[in-house]
Amino acid sequence: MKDVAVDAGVSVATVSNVITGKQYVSPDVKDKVEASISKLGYQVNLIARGLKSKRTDTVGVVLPDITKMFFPNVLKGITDAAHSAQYKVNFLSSDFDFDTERQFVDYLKASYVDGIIIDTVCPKDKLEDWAKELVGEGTGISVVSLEQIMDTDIISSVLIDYEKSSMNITRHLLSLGRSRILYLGASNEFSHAYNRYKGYMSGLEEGNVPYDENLVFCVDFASMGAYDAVKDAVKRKIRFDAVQAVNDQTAIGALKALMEQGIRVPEDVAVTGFDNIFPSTLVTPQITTVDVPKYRLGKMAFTELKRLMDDEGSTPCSIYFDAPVIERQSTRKELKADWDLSLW
Amino acid sequence: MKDVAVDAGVSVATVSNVITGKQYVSPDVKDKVEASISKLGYQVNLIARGLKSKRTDTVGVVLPDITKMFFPNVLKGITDAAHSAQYKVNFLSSDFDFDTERQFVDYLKASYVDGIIIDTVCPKDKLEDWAKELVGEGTGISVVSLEQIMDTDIISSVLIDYEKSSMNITRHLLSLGRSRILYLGASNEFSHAYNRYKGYMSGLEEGNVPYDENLVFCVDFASMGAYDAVKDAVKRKIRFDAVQAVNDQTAIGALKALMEQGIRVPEDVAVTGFDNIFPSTLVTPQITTVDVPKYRLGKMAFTELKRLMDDEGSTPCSIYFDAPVIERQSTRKELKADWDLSLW
DNA sequence: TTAAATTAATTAAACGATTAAATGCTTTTT
DNA sequence: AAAAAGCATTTAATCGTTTAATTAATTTAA
Repeated sequence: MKDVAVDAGVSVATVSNVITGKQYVSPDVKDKVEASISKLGYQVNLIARGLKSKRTDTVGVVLPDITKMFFPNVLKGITDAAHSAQYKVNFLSSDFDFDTERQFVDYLKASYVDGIIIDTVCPKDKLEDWAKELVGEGTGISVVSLEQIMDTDIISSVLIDYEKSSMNITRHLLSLGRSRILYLGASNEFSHAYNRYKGYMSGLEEGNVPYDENLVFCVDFASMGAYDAVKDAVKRKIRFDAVQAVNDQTAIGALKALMEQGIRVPEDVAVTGFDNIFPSTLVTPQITTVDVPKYRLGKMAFTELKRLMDDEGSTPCSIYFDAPVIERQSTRKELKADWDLSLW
Repeated sequence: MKDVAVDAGVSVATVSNVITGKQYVSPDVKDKVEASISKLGYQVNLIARGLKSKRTDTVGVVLPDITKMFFPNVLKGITDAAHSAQYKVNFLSSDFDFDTERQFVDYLKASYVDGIIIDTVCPKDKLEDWAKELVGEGTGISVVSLEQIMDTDIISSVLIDYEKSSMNITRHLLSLGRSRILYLGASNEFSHAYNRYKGYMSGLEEGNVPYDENLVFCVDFASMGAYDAVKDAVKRKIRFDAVQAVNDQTAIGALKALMEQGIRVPEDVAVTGFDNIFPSTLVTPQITTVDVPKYRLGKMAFTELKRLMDDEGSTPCSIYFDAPVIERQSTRKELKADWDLSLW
């Protein structure tokens, strides 16, 4: 910048004003400066700018694992929205590890990002403490939580009603005459899992179907555990006519186990997932699931974060999206398969 | 840092030395400083550090589109390697748009990242110019190119031999007695596509199979174009007994088109893909493909970048990985299906 | 005509770290 | 005992911007 100033015969302050446009500069001086800038190929040093201005025009994004098909679309939503608002995105995967997540958040704060979007892997009983630590004392950094409520007073959330959608899945299965629904859940210490489990319970209750703890398995969010659990259930001759899985990945694991046992889907056992990731349409039969609007969640997360960042005193809020059940062949054989290639 | 210095009764330089460990500090002073740091909850300001030290311990990563299943695994490889070397990753999607890619690179340079890993979407005839611009004059920034050679003198590359692997696919089809192979390629202005196309040509030549331009379609790297192309070929009654697709996504598009026309795979038409993304195992029949080691490519890209960054004068090199053909049901009916859930 | 107000550019002080050079003690060497 | 060397810490300059305060020139108002 100093070189540009010398070349253009002005002060560095004037060069700065030309670049930021924060102060009026006469047209001829402006032209001279711009000529020098392109002549010397000058580029602003964002580090120096950030140090002085205390803004980085960057938001930090922490997601559990980008290799899980749910998250790339969320991230895309965030980055699209961010870039059209001239923001940069600093993205990190926590690898489903809470300590890693905390380290990343520390790093983001040390990097002075203007805001943070996080899909935390914090256990639900510690969510509020984590929320407070995350935002910090004083005015605090703006934060938006994805997929779960952390602390409604200090952090905005963008999510769907997991309990309701999960209950709708249970209802759907019950409406098809399936009443022995094997539930493949994840640990209830995580709110995502817990809310879906509650939905299953509510669905059973509404349908006056007795709860049978032998039908409830705690696996994780990955395929392998679901595969093992279903194999085990079959071996132990547990009777069931449906599998309600906590997400599409586990549903696919279940599907594989059933097929290997020669159990027909959906004739013998119906299978449902959750999230509507693309693979749920690729397997045969295609999997009935809940359509979670991943891209829109991401986009809204940024929009909301921007609102918080722009208005100093604005209060956080919770934004819910609709997530309808999509019926497919894994519960209704008569439906025909279709891949929506345009999404891909 | 000043507050910490005052609290501990030392100078800021001493605090800095405690934090960075670059100069010896006596144990008792060190203890005092560390006590003050945790008492005040002090965290280093990475922006200020970066400004002074001219290092950010951050690498920039530019990939075409994180929602395409190929890239999350690459990114994971990069971030895993980077994090274990105490580096941060600043990731961006170019959205397959060259202008966007350039803007991101400018941003990364302005942010003074220590190195860049890029999977460029630059057309192949402009690769060398882009390489020079990317690295810049003088000593220049360290750069590693993924999936293609840019300029062997100034940029290291981590990739596979696309031509060879593509040729191996063609050989595989020919060995199965298929000689009318429909080729679903992408625009040859991109090196990825061009090299695979060359492999197809070499394979035909080796097998003494005449080249028929009616069998070559230029689509893109997405599913929809492939779907349309195959439908069109069938409608025009073009005779073919195999489809060699430029990647797994296009192979899946082709598969859908064939199935809708009642054409049996592989009995009537064999289908092959490229990349071995997870969905290639989910469809029925599973797709024969080339196993590109995505995670390892990413990991090696970082390792190589680190080598370049650490040794000032080290010369760039090209690192090739092996990418064998994986035979599956879409070319060999007798193989049984299996989903490797552990990968997911 | 002079003072006041406006305008356009400059000066210089931050921002919060790092780091080479300087300082004031000890300890060692001669 | 004096000089040299070693050690632990401090001083102060610096990184490249932004920006409040200032200056100098010009215009407007009284």
